[in-house]
Parts: sequence; C-alpha cells; structure tokens
Amino acid sequence: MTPGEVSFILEATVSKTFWKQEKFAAGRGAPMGEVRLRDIAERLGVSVTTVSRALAGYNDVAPKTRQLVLRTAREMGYYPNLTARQLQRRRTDTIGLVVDVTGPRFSDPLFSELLAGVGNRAAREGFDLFVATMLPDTDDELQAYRRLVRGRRVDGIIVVRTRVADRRVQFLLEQQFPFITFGRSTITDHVSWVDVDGERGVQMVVERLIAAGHRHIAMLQPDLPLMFALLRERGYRRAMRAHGLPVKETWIVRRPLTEDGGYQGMQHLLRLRTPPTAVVAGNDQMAIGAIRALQDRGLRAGSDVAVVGFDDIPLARHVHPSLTTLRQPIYEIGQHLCRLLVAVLRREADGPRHLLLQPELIVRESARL
Amino acid sequence: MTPGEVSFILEATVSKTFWKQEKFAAGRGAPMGEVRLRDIAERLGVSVTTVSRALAGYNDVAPKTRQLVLRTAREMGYYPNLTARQLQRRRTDTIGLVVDVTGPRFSDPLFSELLAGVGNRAAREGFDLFVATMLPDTDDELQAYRRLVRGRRVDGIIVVRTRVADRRVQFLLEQQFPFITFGRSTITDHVSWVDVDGERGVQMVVERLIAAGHRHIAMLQPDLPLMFALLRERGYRRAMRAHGLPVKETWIVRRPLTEDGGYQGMQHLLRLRTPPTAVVAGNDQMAIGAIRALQDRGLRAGSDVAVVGFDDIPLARHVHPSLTTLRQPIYEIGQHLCRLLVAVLRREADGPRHLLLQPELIVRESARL
DNA sequence: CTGTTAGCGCTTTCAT
DNA sequence: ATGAAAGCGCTAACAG
Repeated sequence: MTPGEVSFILEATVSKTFWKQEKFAAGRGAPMGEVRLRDIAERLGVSVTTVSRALAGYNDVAPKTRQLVLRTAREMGYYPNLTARQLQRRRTDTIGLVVDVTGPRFSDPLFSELLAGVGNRAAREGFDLFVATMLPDTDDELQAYRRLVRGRRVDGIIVVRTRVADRRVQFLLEQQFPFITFGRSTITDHVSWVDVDGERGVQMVVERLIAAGHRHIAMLQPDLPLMFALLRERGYRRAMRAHGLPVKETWIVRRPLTEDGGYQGMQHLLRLRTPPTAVVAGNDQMAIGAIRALQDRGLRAGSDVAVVGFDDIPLARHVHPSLTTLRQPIYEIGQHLCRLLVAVLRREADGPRHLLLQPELIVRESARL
Repeated sequence: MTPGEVSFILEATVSKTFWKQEKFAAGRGAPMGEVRLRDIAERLGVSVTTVSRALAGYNDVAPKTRQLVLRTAREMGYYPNLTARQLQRRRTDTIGLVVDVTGPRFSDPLFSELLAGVGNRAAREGFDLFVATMLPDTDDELQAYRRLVRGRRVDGIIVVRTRVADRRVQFLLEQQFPFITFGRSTITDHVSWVDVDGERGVQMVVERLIAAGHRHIAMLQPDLPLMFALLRERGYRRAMRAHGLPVKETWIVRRPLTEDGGYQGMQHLLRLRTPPTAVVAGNDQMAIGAIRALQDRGLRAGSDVAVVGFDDIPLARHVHPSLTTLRQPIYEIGQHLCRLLVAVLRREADGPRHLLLQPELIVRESARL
C-alpha cells in the first residue's frame, strides 16, 4: 500500500574499524577439515571396516578396539560424510516439503507454523527436512517434485494443499513414492493424509448462523480447485438443505484466497439484489478483506453482516472487529504429518493412515454465535 | 487466549466410498523406478562414460550418439541420482538455513517472507534449500550447524539472526565454511553479511520524535544479546546525545521479543516516576504489546504516547491504532543473502561482501511524525 | 570420438 | 574379532 520509496543501497566493504572488533579466542577448535574413516583406520593400523563397525556400535568389535576407535575419532574430529552414507544406505533420512511461495509479499502465517511442527518432529525422529520453494503459477511445480523423487533427494514427501485433481498426488502414486498429504484428495486409497474436517465445521457454523436468524448466507470461496473448498461447500449446502433454505448460486463467490480477494468478493455480494446477511470465508485473510469491504460501505461486520473466517491466524484476534473463525491446529498438524509419514517410511504402518481433526469454533466479534 | 477445547480426533481408515472416487488415467506415466546410467549404456551397447558425457552436454560425443542417448534416456525415464552425483562432485548445490522455531505458536511473519526470498533465488541459481529447525533453547543449536557443515550436507549456510558473540559465526569461521549472515556480528572480517541499518534508522526516528517535542524517549529492547539491538541502541543514544538529552537507563527495558514482552515492558515504563512519552520497540510484536498496555491504562498510542515498531509485518497496518514502523524489505534481503552466498560459492566474489540497506519509515497512527 | 580405469566415503557380506 | 572385497551411481583423467 505504501508507495515503494526506493531504499538506499550501499554495497561495499565496510572498513574494519567501523565498529568494535571483538576478538574470539582463535581457540584450538581445530579446522580438521576432512577426516575420513580411512584416516582413522590408518592412524590405528586397523581396517576401515573395523572403524565403521566400532562407530556404528556393532557388538562384533573388541571392547578395547572400540574404545580406541571412539577416542581417536573424537580426537581427530571425525564426522561422517552424510552424502556417502546416503548413497550406500540408499536412503536419505530426509523428508521433503514443497511450498508454493506466493511472490514477494508472501507470508502465510500458517506456513511457518506448519514448518515448525514438521521440522521439530522430524528432528525428533532423526529426519532432516528439505524445503523446495517455487512460485505456484510457474508450471515447473511437478519439476520440483520430480527432482525430489527421481533424484532421490528425500525418502518421503509432505504435500501441503491438496487440489481436486491433484497432479502431485497422481505423480507420487505413479512413482509409488511414500508421501502424505495435508488435506484429502480425490484419491483416497493408498494415500495417507491428515485433514481438518471443514465439511463438518462449516456445516456447524452455518447451522449456528441459521439458528441466529440468518437466512441469506453466502460463501467466499477460493478461485482455485482446492480440495478443502469443495468439502466445505458440501457442508454449507447440507446445512442449508437441512433447514429448507435455498442456495442461490450467486451467493457462492470465487476469488483469490487473499485479503483483496475477500474484499472484491464482498463488494460483489453487496451489489446483489438480495445481499447476504452472513458470509463464510475461505480463510481469515479473505474474511478480513470482507470486513473491510463492509466498512467501506458503512456497514459493520458482526452487527450488520456476520463474517466467519477459517484458520485462526494470529491476526484474527487483532483486527476490528475481531474475527470469528474456525481454528486449525496447524502446528499439531505438522507434527502429525511428520509422524505418520515417518511411520510409513519405517514400515511401521500396515497401510495408509488417515487422521481427521475437528476444527474449533472461535467466536469473536465478527459473528456472534 | 481461548481455552483449549480438546478437539475430537478420529484416526482411522475412511471407507473407500466415503467420497467421490475420481479415476485418474492410470496413464502410461510408467513407474520406471530405478534407471541408471548403466542401464542406458547397456541398452545402447556403449559405455557409461559416453552416456554420462552425452547427457552432460559435452562436445566430445558424436552428434548421432548424443541424440541416441538423449532419446533413450528420455524413453527410459532416466533421472540422475543426485546423491551419487553429490558424492562424486564433492558438492551438494544446496544452501542451508537453520531456523529456531519458537515453540508451538511460532509464526514469525518475517520468516516466511525470508524463506520465500531465499528459496526463489536459490531455485533460480540452481541451488536447493535445506532447512533445519530447532527449538532455540535446546543447546544443540551448534549440533545442527555441525551436521550441515561436517556432514557436508550443504555447500554454504545462511545465518539469520546474529547475536553479539555469535557462536555460530565463530564455528563457521573456524571450519572455514562458506556462509553469510543476516545482520552483522562482532566479527566483520571474512564474513559476508546483509543488514538493515537499524542504527541510522533508530537515530532518525528518535530525532523526529525529538523534533515532535518528545523528551522522554524509551526503548523496548529484546532480552537477548542480539546484534541488531546493540546497534539500534547506539543510534538511540547518539540521537539523544546530539540533542543534549539525558538517557535514563531505566528507559531501556529488556524483554522477550514478543507481544507479551512488549506489554510487560510498557507496563514497567508506565510505573516509572517519569514515564516516557515515546517508545521505540524492538519489533512490531513488541510495539503491539505496548499499545495494548497503554490501552489497558486508558491511554492511547499516538496521542498520549508515541509508539514506533520495527519490521512492518503485515499485521502492522491492521492493528488499532495502526503502527508507525521501520520497514525491512525482508523478501529482498532473502534474495540478496542467497545471491551473495552463491557468488561466494562460485568464487565470483573476491572477498567477503557487505550490503547495508536503509530501513524505510512508515508513518501511521501510533506515532505521528 | 569412445572406453578403461579410478575413485568420491561409506556400509556390508563373506571369509578367516 | 577383524579384514578383504564389492559395491551404491556418478564423474573425470587419461589413453587410445
């Protein structure tokens, strides 16, 4: 919004005395660049095999030898070359995550929380995390997956925002590559997933809106074929039908899943002959946009039009009026995704695993329920 | 804030007919699990070397042979095993990023934007991104770095929030491992960095506060020895001194870099005998906490007490009153970090590179300047 | 132009 | 209890 004032850039080597120079003990934390098993073996006059086994903790090494190897390895600062190990073991102990970063001002609050959940759990399970970013519009999305899968850079993949006919899911199935999705997809067999029950969540919200007297209830849906949108719409229709209320197709508006999208969508709804008195948005950003559109028309969310979001991002309780929303426990979802995928990788899982979490309705000011 | 209602969890295999089953063309996108150079070579009756060179685009392969190899490779669905290639080439073409995810409700808006910048640039430069997460309190922080460096999992590292005597920087220097930092550190030689000139930024802000009539100006600083805090404090002191204003040490309050920290810190300041009329916070979250503390005392940020944040997170323009803040162009910073690091890795850089960006003052309601 | 040879650093039979 | 040998899949120096 702020006109982008060009910031002054200085690219140069700053003088050494520009600011206080603190000396670190150049310490004898030796450099010891490149210690291989072989180096230890040669030093000790044993074979590489023995060193390898001693370090791996096999029991067919003489205690005395093991001690010696262990000590020497520490002394020499040995650290295994993970790449070599991966090649030999034919696995990477790494989990892949492809995230479509939406341009410069991307900062999906859900994402960092998901990453935290996945990452922490992965570390706990002894797995590394590999993150590939890509602009979602660029069609080399599959390219990124191909790289991870075919290049054997990871052992398993987490797919994050499932779409209705998800090529990524299709690809991974074809490749018979281990993966788990956040969100269901149109294929459910042989696919592990974690999801939040948006269908039921929205159904419940709509029912509570109806109970509160609302009859004209609209949906601000994403303009992409996202799986969660499809399911939530089903919940919406079911609730309306259950109460004998007609669903006017013009009440279902599809816009980008952004604040601006919500703004546009709400504007559109307000221009209808019979504008809705309540709106369920695809996510909190859209809901916030909708609130803003109402304000610009002199209306107030909560009293004039009820607005419900989805996700409960940190911002939700800060906007005015604060946002009534369906909360998704993203951090926990991240942990579950990782946990279940690891179970599959370790073959602890007999078949695909499914985990359906219920969203929690957080009632605030934008919709009194 | 909301009492954590236990969400209902269902972990089970959902029936296959639970929802519409869409058939994907089982397509002949064959599985072709494991095609090696050798497989192509054998099929064609040439040597592995020839195949490798043809694929790599060397010019010492007969055009006819090259064509044949290329076609066969495509037919057989060949994709190089990246691990093997890494081992042989002795490089990974991967950049590492260690992020300290602060617990469950972590969602640093800056982080996702930084990641987007780094990731997109990395992809453009032909590099992969490796992300390690860890809880910051756990002292195995260095462990994570050691793994990346000594395990040779990455070629270079981006260190993100420099501290005053940064062990990570020290470690990487000792290891003579290529890296770049976001934020300066107490060592500047041989270290490449990108930073935002918080010293000058804060100095300017304080001067404008003084020009607006403020005399009692406080700082809400982080309670950790972060490098940026040290530098900004210097800017603050300089501005005060330049105008002959005393700096009361009680005006510099150190609290966690969170909304709550800002809240606590502001409360503390309000209890002083001479409370400040203006506050410069360590980041936007702290500033928001400060605003809240003011509200709880019946005061209003902007009119009663001026509050200035730092970063310009998306939330900043949404809070009430909206936040006056110093904007950091995080996405661009991510790109620069990646760009400069890659230059170092490619040895295009003669020495360490430094890039100092000026923050942009965004004036909103919380401090009229 | 192409093939032979020699690894990258590690793990893992299989003998001894 | 230890070592020799055989790779994991790829690249690259060196002959021819």
